[in-house]
Amino acid sequence: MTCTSEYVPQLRARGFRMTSQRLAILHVLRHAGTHLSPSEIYRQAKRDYPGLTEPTVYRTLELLSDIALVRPSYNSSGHLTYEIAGNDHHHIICKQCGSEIEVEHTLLESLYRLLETTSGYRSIGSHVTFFGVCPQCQTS
Amino acid sequence: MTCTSEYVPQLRARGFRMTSQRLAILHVLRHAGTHLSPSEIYRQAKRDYPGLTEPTVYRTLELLSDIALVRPSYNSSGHLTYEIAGNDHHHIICKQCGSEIEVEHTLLESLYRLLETTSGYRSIGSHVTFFGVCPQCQTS
DNA sequence: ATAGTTATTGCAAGAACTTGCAATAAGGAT
DNA sequence: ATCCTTATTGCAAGTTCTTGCAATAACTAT
Repeated sequence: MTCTSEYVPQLRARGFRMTSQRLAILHVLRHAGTHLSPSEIYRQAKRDYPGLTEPTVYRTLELLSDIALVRPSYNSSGHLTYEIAGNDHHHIICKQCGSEIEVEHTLLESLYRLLETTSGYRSIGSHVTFFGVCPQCQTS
Repeated sequence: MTCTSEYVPQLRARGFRMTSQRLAILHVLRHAGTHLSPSEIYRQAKRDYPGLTEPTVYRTLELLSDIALVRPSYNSSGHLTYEIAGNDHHHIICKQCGSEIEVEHTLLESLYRLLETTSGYRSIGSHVTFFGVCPQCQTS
């Protein structure tokens, strides 16, 4: 649990507080290493902090997304999932089997610059999930 | 309602059937010209076909997405919305005011080719929604 | 340490979305 | 036209997600 204390200043700096609930949720995401659904996060974090409730999980995930400590993305059936924000990357998910791989952000950088100049919009840096068919599923 | 009959063969070709419910839903999307939430689609299509139920709307939208007659996308609060599939494009939505603009697919084509060669995944052609800050919101 | 401020939470109710299953009706065959 | 097959629907119940509000507890200042 000590490793999640590094997030305290990131919350404080924006006027937010660290709570046991938020620690439990961050701890789960920190050790997951993959995308988790809100209900799965709830189930696991409840082991650390049994008083945890579902609304708190949803509100916490939304807050942590806003300040970019966690990254939201959508799975192939359109549901929101979350992962801890580490190195900047995107995802490709297989439409058929659901397997996913990461895409370096550098591959998208020139596109983002292009979008900003052509659209007038700024700070287009959001995480994107692409859907395709993985090599294994292509051969069947 | 006559203009939506053009979709009949697209359904038939894949073994699906055209029904009054699907016609009503397609009719709504056809005349909307923008993204609509499932509940809004339900509300409007019910005027054409009062017997319509919500589960049918959700199931129909999923089917129509699968066969690419409608295009799903996410609004800034993460909810699924739908629009009729016309010219191939993507979206940028303002995180602050919610205003959206379209992005030509040609801008993304080289990226998609790059992704396919580097990842081994195929038919990465899915619709993508980017989030940024629009020009108006930047000046406030 | 203690008290004060207010972000955060839990609760409860509601809205949005999903699922299983029996009844219905679209489209093909006779 | 009528029957047959089965895709599709409605119903009802369940799950997931959201929201308002009063109670709690994290942080600040004294």
